[in-house]
Amino acid sequence: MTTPPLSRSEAKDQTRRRLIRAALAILDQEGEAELSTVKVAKAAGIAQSSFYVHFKDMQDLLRVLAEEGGERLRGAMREARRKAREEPGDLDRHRETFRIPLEASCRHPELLRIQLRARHDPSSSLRDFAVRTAAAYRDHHAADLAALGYTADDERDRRRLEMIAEGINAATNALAIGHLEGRYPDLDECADILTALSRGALRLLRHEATGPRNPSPPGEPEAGGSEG
Amino acid sequence: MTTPPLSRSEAKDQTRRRLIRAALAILDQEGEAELSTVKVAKAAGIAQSSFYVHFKDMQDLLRVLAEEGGERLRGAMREARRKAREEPGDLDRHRETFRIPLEASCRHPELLRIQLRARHDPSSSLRDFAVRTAAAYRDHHAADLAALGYTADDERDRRRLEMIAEGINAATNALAIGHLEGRYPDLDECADILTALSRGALRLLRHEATGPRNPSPPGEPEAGGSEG
DNA sequence: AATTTCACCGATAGTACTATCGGTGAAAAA
DNA sequence: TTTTTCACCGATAGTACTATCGGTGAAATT
Repeated sequence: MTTPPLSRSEAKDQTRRRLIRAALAILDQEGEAELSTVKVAKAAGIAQSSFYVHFKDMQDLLRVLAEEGGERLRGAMREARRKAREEPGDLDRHRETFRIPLEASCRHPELLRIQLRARHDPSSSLRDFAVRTAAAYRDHHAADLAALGYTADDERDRRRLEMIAEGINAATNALAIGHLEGRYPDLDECADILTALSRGALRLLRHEATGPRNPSPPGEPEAGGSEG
Repeated sequence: MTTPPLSRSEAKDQTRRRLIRAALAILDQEGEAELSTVKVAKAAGIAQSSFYVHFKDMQDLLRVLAEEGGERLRGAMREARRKAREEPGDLDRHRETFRIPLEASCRHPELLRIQLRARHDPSSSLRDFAVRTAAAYRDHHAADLAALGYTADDERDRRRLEMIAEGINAATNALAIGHLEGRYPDLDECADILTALSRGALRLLRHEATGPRNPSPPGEPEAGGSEG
């Protein structure tokens, strides 16, 4: 009710923010195909033509959106990392390692969903953003896996570490989506699953690193013989 | 050169197939946003208006495309499963288990890419197809994990099995994409990674299934203490 | 041979969106 | 107070696509 007197630039900035938020909402709820200056402007409460007061075109808005989204995701990651460092025990810290990107993703579900879509879509303006974000997350995982004790010293092991990180990253995204959809309500449990997945993979690296080829590690009868 | 005389229905069917193939190619190379009756008809070598001789609208074509694509993927999966059953040793069969969806996906890269995109896109006509395909693959993985010795008898374990299957499925897709992009040329290696990932996860299930809570399984010092 | 069918064509009405234009009024500057 | 600035407006030209129409000729049927 009590509208504080806004300066012209403040009002403009506010409109600009409304446009970005409207675009993000439409992007998330209806998809990039449904995005148009008509819808965004209407949702922001201005005329369609006024869209161009704030952005050169839709591409321009999406560029800004991706930049801000990337910064927000990086911020969430930083914060999660900081919190993880304050954890008392090693075990909690270990699990936190896999919980960090999980939480960062879940803190911005729209950005996660948009990123997953745009990543493989050649017609998406947000593809660069998606690819860069995915790479950042994969690197995060690779660094975490390396911190768990494994050092990649030849090309094959480096590639394997990258493959594992990419797999873990994909699993992280899948579980984050499942969590957001309500199927996996407990984020700790998601982190547990990811921890367990990575554990098996690191074991492979260590086995394969010490011997020339050891496809059947002894003393690991986990593949129970219930067949056909 | 030597054009065999085609009957009218044969010629029509051939045109229809050209339309579907053109749509698939555009979908894969340019994305759903770039798909239009103009482009598809032109690529198939007919007038835009003739598109409607074969399909009610673009949605109709995409429905057929998804049905055929689904059938093709299921077929690839069946064939891979059949081949896996012929493998001599248990170990090879174990790895084949994780190679099956990998190969099925790589056999139809366009469908894989389209599926990954459409899955989280509310504006995509192919979303149903993508969601169903993903569910089928997840179920495949869940069945395979169960066949490795683990039986889920309470709700928590069933959910965990599902989570693991979903994670493995996501990792499978990620590695398949990486393989198609040339980063991971060896499909066996991809299968090895997936096998290793699943191994760790199954271990978690078994540990958690026997005791009430056992976050630190003894005798598994794989988390080496190299900490920042 | 005569007739019918129909896959394909060009033309076009209708729809949705983009991006530019000149105009307006209130805030800001002079 | 006078002038300037500029965020916003409505109108509109331009573009791209959809889906329908009547027409055409060759294949299929009679």
